[in-house]
Amino acid sequence: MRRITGWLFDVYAFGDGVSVWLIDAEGAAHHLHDTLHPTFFVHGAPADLRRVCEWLTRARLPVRLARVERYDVFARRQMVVLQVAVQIPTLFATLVHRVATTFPMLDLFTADLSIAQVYFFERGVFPLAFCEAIVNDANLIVAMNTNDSRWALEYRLPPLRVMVLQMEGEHLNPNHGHRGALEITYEDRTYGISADDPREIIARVRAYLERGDPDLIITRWGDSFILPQLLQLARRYGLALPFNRDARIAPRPRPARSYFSYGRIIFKTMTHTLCGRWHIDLENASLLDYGLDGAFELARLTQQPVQQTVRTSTGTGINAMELATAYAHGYLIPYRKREPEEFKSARALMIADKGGLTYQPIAGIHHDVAELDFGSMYPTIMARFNVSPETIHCECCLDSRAPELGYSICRKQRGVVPDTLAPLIEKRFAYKRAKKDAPDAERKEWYRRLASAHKWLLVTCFGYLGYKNARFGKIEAHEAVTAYGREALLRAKDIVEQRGFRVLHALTDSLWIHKRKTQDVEYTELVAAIERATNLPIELEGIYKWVAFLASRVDAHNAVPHRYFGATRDGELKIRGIELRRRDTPEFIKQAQQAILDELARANTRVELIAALPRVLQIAAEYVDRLRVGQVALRDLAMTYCLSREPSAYQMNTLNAIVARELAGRGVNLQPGEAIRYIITDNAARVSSDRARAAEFWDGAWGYDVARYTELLVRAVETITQPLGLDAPALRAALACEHPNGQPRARLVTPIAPMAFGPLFEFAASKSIQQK
DNA sequence: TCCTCACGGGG
DNA sequence: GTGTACGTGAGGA
Repeated sequence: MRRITGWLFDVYAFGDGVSVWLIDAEGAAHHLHDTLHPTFFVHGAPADLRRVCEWLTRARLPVRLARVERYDVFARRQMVVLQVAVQIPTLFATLVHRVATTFPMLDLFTADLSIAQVYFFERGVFPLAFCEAIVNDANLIVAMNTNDSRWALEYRLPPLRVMVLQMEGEHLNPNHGHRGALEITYEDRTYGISADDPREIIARVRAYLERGDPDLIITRWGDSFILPQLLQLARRYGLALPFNRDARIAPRPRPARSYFSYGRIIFKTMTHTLCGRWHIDLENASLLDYGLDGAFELARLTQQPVQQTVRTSTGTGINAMELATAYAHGYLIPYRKREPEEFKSARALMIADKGGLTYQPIAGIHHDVAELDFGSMYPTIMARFNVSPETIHCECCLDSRAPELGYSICRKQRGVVPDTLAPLIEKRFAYKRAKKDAPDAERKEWYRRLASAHKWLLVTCFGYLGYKNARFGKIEAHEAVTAYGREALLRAKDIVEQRGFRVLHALTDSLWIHKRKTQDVEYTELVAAIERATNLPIELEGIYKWVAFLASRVDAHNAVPHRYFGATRDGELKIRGIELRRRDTPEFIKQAQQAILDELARANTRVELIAALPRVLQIAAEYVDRLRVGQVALRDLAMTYCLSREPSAYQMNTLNAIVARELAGRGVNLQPGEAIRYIITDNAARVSSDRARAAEFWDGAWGYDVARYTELLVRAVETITQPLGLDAPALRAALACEHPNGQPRARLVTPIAPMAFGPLFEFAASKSIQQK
C-alpha cells in the first residue's frame, strides 16, 4: 500500500476500469487505476422492462440489474425504474446507445454523462482537486480522499511543465495556406524545427516530447493542423510520436463539426485531446478574458476535464453543473432531448418581443450621471424566486405567482437551477470582494480572472433556461425570469423618479440617472430603497463625469440604446456597441479609438471636453500619418470576419465573399462559421480580386489601401467626436483626407515595419500562487 | 431605396 | 456537443 497526494489531473476510461492521473507537489505524474460502475436507469411498461432484462442477460453483457425507486424531478414523484450498472466503463456509452435504439419505447435516465463526470461525482472529486489516493502494488486505487472543495476560494495548483508548439511568424491559419517552420518552446528555450526529411522532424519532436515530458502542451492551430500533420507523418513512416503520455492509447482525433447557435453558424475544427497530458490550442479555446486561471476554475467548478472545458462554451459548463446538482440529489436525469429543429411558433416570437426592458436614451453628452445596476440580475432572480423548469406551473403553490404572466412557482421544493446558481452567485461575489481587498496587483488580477470566469457562467445560464434542447430548459421559466426583471426595473425607475432624479436611460438591469447637486448619501439611500422594494441587490456601478448616448447613424434624431461611452470619476471608461467593441474592427482602428477615449477620459467637465478636441485631432492625425507612411503591421490591419455560408453561396460581391472565393480557389475548404482574415489592398479596383487579399497570401509587395483604411479611421473617430460637434466632413477637412467618393484611385503604400511576436499566453498569476 | 451580411449584450 | 431574437450599421445592387 502506498499513499500518493497530489492534484487530480486526468481521468478516462481504459481497459475494464478508469485511468487516473495525479500530479504531486514535486511535479511528478502518477498513473493510477480505479474501478467504476456507471449506472443508468430505464423506465417504461413492466413488460418492456422485462424484455430489456432478458435481452441484456441473454447477450451476457457486463451489467448488474436491479429494480429501484428514484425521484423524477419533472414528474415530481418517485418512480420505479430498472437500474443498469455497467461493470466496464468503456462499454457504458455503447450499451446506452444499444438499449435506446433497440427499445425506443422506453425512457432512459442518467444515461449520457461522460465517464470522467461519473467518476468525479462518485468519488466526490473534481479536476485539479488536491487529493490523497491509497493504492496497492498494482497502482490500483483502494481509497480516494480529498479536503479540497469546488467552493474553496483559495487553492493551490500543481506545478505544470509546459511546452509550446507553434509555427513561426504571424499566427495565421495554416489551413488557409500559411506556412512556417515548427517551433518548440520549453524551459524558457525555443527550438526551431526545420528539416528536409520528414522523419527527421518526427524524430526531433519525439525527442523534445520525451525530454520535456510536458503536462500541458500549448499550441496555436494544434487541433486542426500541427498535431494532425505530425501524426499523419509519423504514421506514414511507421514512427511513434508520444503525444499521449499513456502510451497504450493511440491519439484519436474528433472530427470537425458545424452547428447553429446564437442565430448563426458556428464552425468547430477537429480536436486532438490527449490522455495523461493536456493539449490546449489557443486558436480553438475560449479563454475569453479569464485565461488559463479562469479555465482551471471553470474545470473545478463544472467538473469537466480541463481539455473539454477550454473547448466548450460556458453554457455547457452550466449544464454540467445542473447535472451535478441533480446527481447529488439522486434525481433521475432526463436523457438528452433531441427534438429536430422547428420553426418558432407565433407565441414564442411574442415572448421574445418581451425580453428585458429597453428605453431609448436621451442622445448627447450628459454630465454627473449615476449608473445603477442590478448585479447578475437574471441568475439572482432564478435563485431568489426559485425559477426552474420543474418548479414552474406548480400545483401545490397556486398563490405564488410570477408577475404579468401569473405562472405559479413552487415554494416548497428548491429547483435544480436555483440550487445550482445560489452558491455560484455567492462565490462570484466573494471573488469580487477579494479583488477589492487584494494585497497586490498580481493577486488582484488572479481574483479578477476567477470572477470573470464566474461571470460567463452566470451570463449563459439564463439563455440555457430558454433553450429547448437543454436538460433544464423551459420557455415558461425563461419568460418568468424576464417578467420579474421588468417588474424590478420599473419599480426602480419609479423610486428614482419619486426622489427627483431624471432617468436618462434604462436597459434590462441598469439605470442611468441624473439630478443637480446630488449628495453621495442620496445614492446610498436610493440603493437601499430599491433593494427593499424589489428584493434584488442593486449597486451604484459608478458616477460618470460624462457619458455620451449616441444618435442613430441612419436617423440622427433618434438615439440607439446599445451604443454609448463615458468616463467615471475614477477615470475608468465604459464603452458599449461602438467599433472598439466589435470583433470585425481592425486592431489599428481600435487602437486609435482607444487612444482618443483615453484622452477624453481625463476631461472632467463640458468645457474640458471641448478643450480636449485639438488633442483628439492631434491623435487622429498621428494615426492617419502612420497609415500614410506604411508603418502599420499586418496584424493591425487585418479584417476578421466569420463566414455565414459557403464561399459560392454569397450573392453580394463584398470583400468577405471575394476573399472567401479567393481562398476556395486555392483549394482551401472553407466551412460556414469559419473565420477569414484579409487586408484591403485596393478597395476601388475594377477587378474585384484585386480589392482584398487573404492575410495568409499577403506580403509587403501587395501594400494596403491607405485611403480606405483612412476612411475607416475617420468614421471611428467620428463616432467619438460627433456628440462633441465634430462630424466626418469636419474631420476630413481637419485631417486633410479626401472624401471617399470622387476619389481617383487609392494610393498604395508598402509597409516597412517588421512583424514582431505578441505574448504567447498568460500563465503568470497561477504560477505565483502555487509557489506560495 | 431595398436587400444582404455581420455583429453585440452580459460584468 | 449545440443560449434567443432583434436592432444596428455598412455597403452592394
